[in-house]
Amino acid sequence: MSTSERLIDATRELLWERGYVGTSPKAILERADAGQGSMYHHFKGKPDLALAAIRRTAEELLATAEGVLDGPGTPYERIEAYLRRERDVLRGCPVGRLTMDPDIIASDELRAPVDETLDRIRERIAAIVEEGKEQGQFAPSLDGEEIAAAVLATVQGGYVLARASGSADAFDAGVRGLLSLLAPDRPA
Amino acid sequence: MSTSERLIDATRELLWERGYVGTSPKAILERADAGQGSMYHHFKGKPDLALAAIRRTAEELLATAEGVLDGPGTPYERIEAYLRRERDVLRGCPVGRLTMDPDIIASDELRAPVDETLDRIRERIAAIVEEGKEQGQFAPSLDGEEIAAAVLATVQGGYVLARASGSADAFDAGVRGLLSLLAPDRPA
DNA sequence: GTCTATATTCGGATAGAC
DNA sequence: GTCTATCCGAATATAGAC
Repeated sequence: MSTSERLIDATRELLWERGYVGTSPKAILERADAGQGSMYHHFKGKPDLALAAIRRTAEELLATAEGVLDGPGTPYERIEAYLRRERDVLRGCPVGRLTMDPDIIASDELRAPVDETLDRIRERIAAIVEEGKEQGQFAPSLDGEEIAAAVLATVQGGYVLARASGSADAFDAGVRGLLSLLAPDRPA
Repeated sequence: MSTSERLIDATRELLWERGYVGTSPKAILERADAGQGSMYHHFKGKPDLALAAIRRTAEELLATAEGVLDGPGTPYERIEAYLRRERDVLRGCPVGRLTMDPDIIASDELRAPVDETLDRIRERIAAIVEEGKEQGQFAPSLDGEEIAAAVLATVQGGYVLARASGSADAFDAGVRGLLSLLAPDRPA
């Protein structure tokens, strides 16, 4: 793998583990087994390298999410598959966690890929909910955009609860709670 | 206000804005208008001061949440009041954001107040859901603990979505989505 | 492209005077 | 209790040799 790729990969890992403010160029260089010269040759500096890393992570996450959401099954089943897909719950969301980073939020450039990724997943879920309404699987009174926001928020918030307690249980409980409310055959 | 109180308050603000790794003793001292000597006289160091600050913030948040949850109204109305209560959405949750801080998660002592606060709110909501089930307002099939986790996760995740997009809209959408699913008079 | 050397400021803390 | 002085390593970079 090229030095530049190793730098991006190391940065992706560290951004996930420690966030932007918690990640130093030195730590990146150590993990990538590269020298300072390489880093400043390939990238303008920490923000530039972080941008490349965030874009890569965002692309991958979007592809994974769309892969599940566009899979087989009824609208409810596809949303369930998204909520229940395998996750490294205690590590948190590699994209969502960036929203707690003040330097990311302060930079439109760094925030953009985060915003765009979550937004696209939300749109995709919203469309699936609308589909389910047409098929009579979901109540016509439900709003696709709102349900999509609730689904995404449950996932993102599930990570928070799980990390607070040190266990994935809270994430799973939240998902089961939301699914029990969303289930087409839910008893009134 | 005493120097020690000013140090705690400054630390609370900075932990909310920048997290633990993003908060330096120097920044705390500047905001508290105190000297280094004062800080190391009153506290053992950064972790000790942060612990005092986190405990204070956690207590306040718990009191606020319980105040709303124990207010008047039906179980549904009290959960709605909790979800809709005024929040500084774009600033994020002063307690929940700490879960994205690697140094907080790595320390059982610093994580404890975060875990305990979220857990107590969850328990309180779970009890209210059970109450609603007894009164026939919620379906008997719902699990109090799971619904409580979903409610808390929607709030915590709502902060994430809002900060990603730079607007409180996504938070409100998620809350409306969850409430539309939870509403007692929800059309099947 | 990569290396080493150097610079500047910050992070986190200790020592000792007042 | 608070202040100043000081310490040492890390953070973020630039310069210039190879």
